[in-house]
Amino acid sequence: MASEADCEELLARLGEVVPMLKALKRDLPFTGPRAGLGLLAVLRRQGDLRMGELAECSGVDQSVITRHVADLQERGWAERVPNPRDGRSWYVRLTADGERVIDEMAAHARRVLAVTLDDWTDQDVTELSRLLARLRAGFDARPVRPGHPHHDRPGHPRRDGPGHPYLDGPAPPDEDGSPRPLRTSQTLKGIR
Amino acid sequence: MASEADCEELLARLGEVVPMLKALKRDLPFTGPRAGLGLLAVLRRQGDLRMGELAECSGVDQSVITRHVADLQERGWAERVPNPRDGRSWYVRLTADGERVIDEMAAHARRVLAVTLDDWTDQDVTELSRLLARLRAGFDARPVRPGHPHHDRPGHPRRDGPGHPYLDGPAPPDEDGSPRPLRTSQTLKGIR
DNA sequence: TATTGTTATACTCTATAACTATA
DNA sequence: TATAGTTATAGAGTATAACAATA
Repeated sequence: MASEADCEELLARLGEVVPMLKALKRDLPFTGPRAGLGLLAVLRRQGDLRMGELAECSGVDQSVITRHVADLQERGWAERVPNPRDGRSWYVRLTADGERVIDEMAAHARRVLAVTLDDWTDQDVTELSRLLARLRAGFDARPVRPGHPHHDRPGHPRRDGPGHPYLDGPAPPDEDGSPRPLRTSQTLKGIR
Repeated sequence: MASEADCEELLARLGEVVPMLKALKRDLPFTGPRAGLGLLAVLRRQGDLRMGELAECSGVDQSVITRHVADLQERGWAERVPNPRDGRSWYVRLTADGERVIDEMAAHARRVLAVTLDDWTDQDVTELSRLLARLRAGFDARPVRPGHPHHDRPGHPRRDGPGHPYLDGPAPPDEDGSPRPLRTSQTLKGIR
């Protein structure tokens, strides 16, 4: 158990991540809104996802995803394919152009990080990733506290039945090791 | 030098910090706007700071700080004391109430983190903090790239002269180990 | 009746530029 | 003339609630 000072220190350091990411995004070699770009990385990591799943992964409301995906569609970087098993839902899929864009984004980030991480060992880098992943996993598993009805819950309540995402497509993108969703109140409504 | 895959992995993990902080802030036992609350932590860490210094530390425009500080003032959590050495500038100082609030915020964060970090050793926690601090330091020291005129610059150009902040007050809050500012274009104007 | 996703709307946060007052 | 901070304004990003379509 970490001391109060250690916790505060960690919190301050975590807070500093935000302006770093902001600067990274700002300097991206693209124009237009930035907010939806993160979805590209999620889609490449996890494969095709439904709108609601994207919302969960990103920790934002579904209505926000609707806009971001519409934006990505307009740019030709993502497309929506109907879910043959459920006429209400869509799967979002990266286009070939979208793949190219996420590759460029990764390359750009790497150019910046390459300088920053110049004197890091591979072990340092993977250790930081590992600790952050562990932090996230622990955070998502934190219990509900009374008086705060909009909290996450542990467990994997997302897939509501057996079977594969659509037809005999790829396996559920939710195998372990992947980040757990940070549910919004909107999403929680469907769970409680 | 980390591999492309390692970079991408790290980037994804860093991205996950954002929704965690969002959830943490959202559940804070306070009402009203959240954005200015981060200043309280900065002020306790660094002592009294000028508006512009707060902007640099936070990586946002001065005009944003004006609003946040005004908000904190209205809540009675911060006050502005004139700088006797420069009639144009102000120092922002935590009030006793502000100290109490930041204590409560830290305690709240600790309650949440205590669960998350339950099975972490102290070494794990401090290691994560250390790596994040190192990342931030390296990031702030990254060189300017051509075609992107709005980048940070290394060095410590903030204190524009010898002497203490105001009168014979506390030492400059910028001794080493503290986070380097992420300058905005607005702030950069004053540097180039 | 419940759920997926959309739309209308409003709120939060932010940057830009024009402004003031001091230096 | 330059700088510290403010204000007016606009834009990005988000959440909430009401809604349509499907289960």
